Amino acid sequence: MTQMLTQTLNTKTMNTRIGGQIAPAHSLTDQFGAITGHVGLLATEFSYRKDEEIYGEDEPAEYVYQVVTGAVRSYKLLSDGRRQIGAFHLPGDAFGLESVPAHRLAAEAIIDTTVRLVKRASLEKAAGTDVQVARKLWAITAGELRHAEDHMLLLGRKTAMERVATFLLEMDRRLAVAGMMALPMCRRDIGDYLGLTLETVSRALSQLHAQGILGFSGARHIVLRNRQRLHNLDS
Amino acid sequence: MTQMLTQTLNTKTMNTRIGGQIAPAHSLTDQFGAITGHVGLLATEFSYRKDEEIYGEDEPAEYVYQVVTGAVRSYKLLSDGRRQIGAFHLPGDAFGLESVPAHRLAAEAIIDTTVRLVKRASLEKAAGTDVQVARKLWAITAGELRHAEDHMLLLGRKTAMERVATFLLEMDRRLAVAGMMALPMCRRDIGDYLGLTLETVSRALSQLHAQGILGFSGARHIVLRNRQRLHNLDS
DNA sequence: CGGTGGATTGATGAGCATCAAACGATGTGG
DNA sequence: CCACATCGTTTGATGCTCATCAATCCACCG
Repeated sequence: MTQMLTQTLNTKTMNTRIGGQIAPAHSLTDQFGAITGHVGLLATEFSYRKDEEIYGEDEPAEYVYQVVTGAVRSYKLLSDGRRQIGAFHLPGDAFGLESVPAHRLAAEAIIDTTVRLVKRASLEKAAGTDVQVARKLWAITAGELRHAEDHMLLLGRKTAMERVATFLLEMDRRLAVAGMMALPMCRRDIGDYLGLTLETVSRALSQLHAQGILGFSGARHIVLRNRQRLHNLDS
Repeated sequence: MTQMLTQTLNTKTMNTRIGGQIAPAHSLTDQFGAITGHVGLLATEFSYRKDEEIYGEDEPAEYVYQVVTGAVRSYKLLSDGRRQIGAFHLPGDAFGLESVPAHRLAAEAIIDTTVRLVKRASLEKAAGTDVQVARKLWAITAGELRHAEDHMLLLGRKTAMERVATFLLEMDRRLAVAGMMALPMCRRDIGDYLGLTLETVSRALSQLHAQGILGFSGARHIVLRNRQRLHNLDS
């Protein structure tokens, strides 16, 4: 099981730079900075290599994280190894924030990744005196809930093609630079995010390519050529 | 579409009493009381008939609710009428709490239902001065997120039988009285919650019945006779 | 330039959806 | 009070979507 999901640890960083810098501070995506900046908390940086675990499911939630560069997947496993990825975390995104003492999903670096982190306890403490911080923590969790609710609709009711179209539009929104997106994750990750197999994901992408809706520059660099038609497929 | 989902409005209350009283105040389930009691907010009561809409998707979130008696479904629709129910709300449960100004799922009474409600604005105001209230609102949203994360795993990766087993154990935990559960919702609701058709739900229940894992007293009154075997099926 | 992990493509089949009909329970009107 | 209408549930027959198994293919890296 672990074997099935664990690919080549100890590999060097890919030479093509995938995953950009952290989002500018104006944006909704840098929710974390709004806290640490405001309260003047000490934020440390730490790096993880590709496929390295950041924390495990049900592990004590000692830290809260923010992606600086790289990408992270949060997931749950069934006992036989089936995996559901609940979210991808990209530069600027906070993750690992819990209102209870344990993490509910595991987290791994998808590629070499640098994070900023603060102790959960210090955030809790700040929230206990500063109501603005408390409000911000709630907003982060509420944002994750919104994503999860949208994703339940996708997993429960959308067809394979609709799921892939939704995924492409989400990634386009979140990480496209100059109309091109550089996906940090492999087809298996995408499948485990969308509740599909990697083969089904690949077939859907090939079909969209054949219809001219997207273009490839290598399997992980995708250009959307017709967002309107993707929106239609999205249902 | 609306037609497909709307069944017999204006029907009388069922004579079998389904859905119990509100949970005692000690419990984790009465999260709402902990707030309204603490802050001394004015909570009104209101009733909805079976299948009546409480609020629609993307409607302004003016109130926050708590089920007193009855049951509520929260759901999203695709444009062609496919529906995903994100959660069932039972007596004691809060619902409709948002950190943004609009509801992201619609809510309907499953059976005749009474709710307690408070204005969202007054909760926000209380949270602005009382950090305990702010903490409680966060905890409610975090609890909903946890449920959604578990449900994503179910929708993305579990088989039909595993989904039904998980559902039965959830409902057993939440509404069983004296070993018996009186389900307020129909097979279609269960299917739309589990990402299945009503026929598949019915077949799974029949199979569990044939194996002696559960007993029926009418389609909606179920007794679990072997929770251990259900847990095994749950994967 | 060869090696390796990831991606694509193909062949086949299983699980669940769909379509259809019968059954059952609940409430109504004669 | 019983026959009937109605809505919900069960059960059956069939087919489609997507999973599985398998074989290249391709990009990236040493």
